[in-house]
This record gives sequence, structure tokens and C-alpha cells, in this order.
Amino acid sequence: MRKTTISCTTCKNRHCFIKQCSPEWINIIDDNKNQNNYKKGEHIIREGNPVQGIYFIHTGKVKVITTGLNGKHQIVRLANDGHILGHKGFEGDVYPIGAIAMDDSLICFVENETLDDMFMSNPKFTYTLMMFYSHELRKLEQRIKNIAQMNTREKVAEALLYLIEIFGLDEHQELNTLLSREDIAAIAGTNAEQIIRQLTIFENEKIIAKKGKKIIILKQEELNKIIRKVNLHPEIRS
Amino acid sequence: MRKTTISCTTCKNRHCFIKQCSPEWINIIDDNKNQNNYKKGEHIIREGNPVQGIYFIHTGKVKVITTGLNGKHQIVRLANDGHILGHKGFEGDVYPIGAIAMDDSLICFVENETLDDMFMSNPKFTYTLMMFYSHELRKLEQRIKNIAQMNTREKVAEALLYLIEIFGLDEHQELNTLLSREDIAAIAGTNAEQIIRQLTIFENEKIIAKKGKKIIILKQEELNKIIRKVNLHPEIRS
DNA sequence: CGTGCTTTTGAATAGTATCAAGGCCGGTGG
DNA sequence: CCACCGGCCTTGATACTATTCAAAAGCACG
Repeated sequence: MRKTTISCTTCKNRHCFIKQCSPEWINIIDDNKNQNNYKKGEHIIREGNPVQGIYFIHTGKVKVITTGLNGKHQIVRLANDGHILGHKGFEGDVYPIGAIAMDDSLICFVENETLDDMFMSNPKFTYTLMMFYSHELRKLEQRIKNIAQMNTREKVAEALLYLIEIFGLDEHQELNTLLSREDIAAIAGTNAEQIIRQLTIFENEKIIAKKGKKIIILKQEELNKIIRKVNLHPEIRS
Repeated sequence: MRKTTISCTTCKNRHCFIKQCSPEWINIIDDNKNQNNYKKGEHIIREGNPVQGIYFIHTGKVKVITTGLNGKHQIVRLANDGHILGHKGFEGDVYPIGAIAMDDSLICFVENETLDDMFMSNPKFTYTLMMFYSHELRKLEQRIKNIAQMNTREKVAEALLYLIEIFGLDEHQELNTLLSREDIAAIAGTNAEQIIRQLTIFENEKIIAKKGKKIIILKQEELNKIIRKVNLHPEIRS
């Protein structure tokens, strides 16, 4: 973690919610924010620490985890540029989640006191954040259904699609991120062995290819089918 | 579904978010809202219908479902007095979830156009809604972890605790709601047979008692233990 | 007093987690 | 440059758990 100083007034991140504030407020935030560079693997938030504000991701990739059964980690959410970490709403409480940088990440921090003033004076900012939460909620509701009902094959397909959605593919159809099998298992809600077996099956079916640890997506539509098949049952919809 | 007319100015629901608006706005909402009584089992929202606004639960019990694998229903959330249905943020889209009354329920509906004006003119309303979403998000994140990692025993314990949290127990320690085994299965993310088997086990362990379809909670702390044991591993926390 | 629905139980089957062992790869030090 | 080490990946065998199917019992309702 190393302190840096990119001003909000020159910041090029178009998705940052702070941009929803008025120009004079952006200046105030500029003076009050803390900006740090986190190295790959570094903790941004530790589970159980007191909540002091919200983290805004300028650039980077972050995994949000909670510790569960037998100390197993579950990846609850993946976040990148423009996303936030540490939801508003539990001052005096502790973070129920931890956040770890998956790549070197530049992250701005705004403390609770400043945030409260921002909400009061910038309705558009509050509104945008409300919409963000609303969307996240909707996504999680879908994910709950998936994780609860899917078998391993479907879970792995869903995890891959989730990774594509968040981080995207490069020009060679390669996943723009390098996760351990264990990390993928923590997204899908199973263990590393199951992930490997299923990836091998997908490889045999020519849906993906493996290049070392990297995963190349050959037929994304096939992954979609595995999930869609699950979602669309028009004959059942009343 | 039958139209009723309780004015917001005399409404006694303390949790309703509309109360966060200014008095003049409450009058405007009063003129623009639609209030209906839904009978037990009636659909409030149908999966796939266009989104037109937000539903505010005055009184009642509602299950929020999505249709998944092989047409199985997953109960994503349970809602009661003061909660809302149909998240803001997908105008022009269709509801990804359905909502069904579990008891006779009185529900107010406000359409998108009115809502947008409310957000613009009532920052406190927007802020309150943002906080609500933030809390819901946090709860769902915990639930995701649970559902993904728990075995049947733990899932059933969690489902029972969830029911207690939302609907509470009456003076005889009876669950304040009557769900089918299938409904409980749709919360826990398994099937009705597993629920029955596990309820029988809990009964033998004197953790619960069954009175017909009703469930009596004898030792809630034992249910907590089953879940807590899962959450607390201090030796592992870094 | 049937009829249909939900609950309950049992048995067979399929699926998943766990354990163990070997392979691969990158990094380190000789 | 090579040999070794440790970590992650991979695969197989096994034990366990959950799902499915089938059938009986209980219950509500007309």
C-alpha cells in the first residue's frame, strides 16, 4: 500500500460515483480523500475491522470475500474500475466482508463524515449510489438462485460467465484475469478439484481451451446455453 | 386483488419509506398511488412482466421468487410490513422476479414517473432507500456464502432462522407463518424430502417440535450454533 | 366417504466431497 | 546451467451426501 495523489478534477475514470457531485464538492472531496496503491494480494478491507467509509476503485481488480464453513473463503463479488467497496450503512459496525486486490489497484477512500455531507448536498450522488445498489441487489438475487439450484457443471459455467462479465476477454478470447482454481471454486461455491474436472470436460467439448493456468473461451454461447436452458422454461411460466 | 384507500396521511405503518418525503409530497403521492388488497396466494408481481414502479408493503407477508432449473422456484427473499418489491433501476425492462402474497396483504403501488419526481425532490427519501438497499445487499452477501457452502442440515437451520428473523414467533414459540415443505425447500435451496428428513432429525434432537404443518422452535440457540459454528473460526482469521 | 394434495418414509441412484498421489512449472540457490 | 523445492494443477479411488423415484399415510374439503 502506497499513497498516491491523482486529483478528482483530472481523474479519467468515467464511472466513479464521485463525478456525480457538484464541482465545488469534488474539490472538497479531493482534499479529504485518501488514495492508495495496493499490490496484488494485498488486503484492502479486513473482515471484522471497523467500518470507516467507502472505497472507490479508480483502477484495478478486487475480490470481495467472506469466511465461512471450515474457514473456506467464498467470493461474494468481484469488482473493478468504478465499483465501490464497503457498503454504506453500518457505521460503528464491522465489515462483514474482506477485500483483496487481485492486481495492483489504485483505490480512493472517503471517510464516513465526508460521505454524510456528500449525501446531504448531492442528491444526484445519492441517487446514483441507490441505483448502483439496486442493480447489485438484482444481480445477487439471480446469483442466489443459481448457486442454490445449480449442479457443478452449471456452477462452473456461471462462474466463467461471471468472470467474462466483470473482466472481459482479450483479443485472443483469453480471460483478462488469472485466478487460481481455488479462487474459481470460491466463486462457484465448490472445491478446486470439481473446477478442474469440469474445466477438463469443457475442454474436451471444445467450449474452452486451457493454456497453462489461463483459460481461453472458445464458445461463450455454449456456456450461455448451459445457464439459459436453466432459466427459460416458457411452458412453465404462468 | 381489491382496491382500497388508506391515505398516507393517516397510515400507521412507521417503516414505510414514503414517510421520508415532505408533507406536501406525501399528499401528491396519496393522489397518485394505487392501493390493493391481495389474497393469500395471489400474484403481486409476475416474472417477466414489464416494470412500472415500486410496490410498498403496508401490511402482509410476501415471498419473492425466481424460476430456475427445471422450473423450480427459488425463494430469493421474504418481505413484510414496510418492505418494498420491485427494485428501482430496471425501467423499460421486465421483472426478473415474481412476488406472491403469503397472507392477505395490503400493498401500495407507485409508478415510475411519480417515483422519479419523488427522488428529485426528496433527498431524504432517496437516502433512506439507498440505505435500505445497502442493508439488503449486505444480507444477501451473507446468504450467498451460506447457501453456497452449507450442507442440508445447515441450510435447513438457516432457513428456519431466516423465517424467525422475518416473521417471528408467537407466544407458543410457533413460527408466525405456515409454509409448505416445498416453500421451505425453496428458501434453503434443496427439495421437500430433504427438508422433511432434516426436520424429523431436529425433532428427535428436541430442537424443534412439529404440530401438524406448524413448526415450534424449542431451542433457537441450537440452530444458531449450527450456523455460528460455521461462521466463527477465529484461529483462521488472519 | 371418496378425492386430491401434502407429508412422510424407504430404497436405488446419481452426484459431490474428500483423500491421496503424481505431474507440471516457476523460482532459488548451488 | 542445472538440480531441487514448493506450490498449484491434475487425476483416480473411495466414502459420503443428496436427489430421485415410488409408495404409503395423513389431512382437508366437498
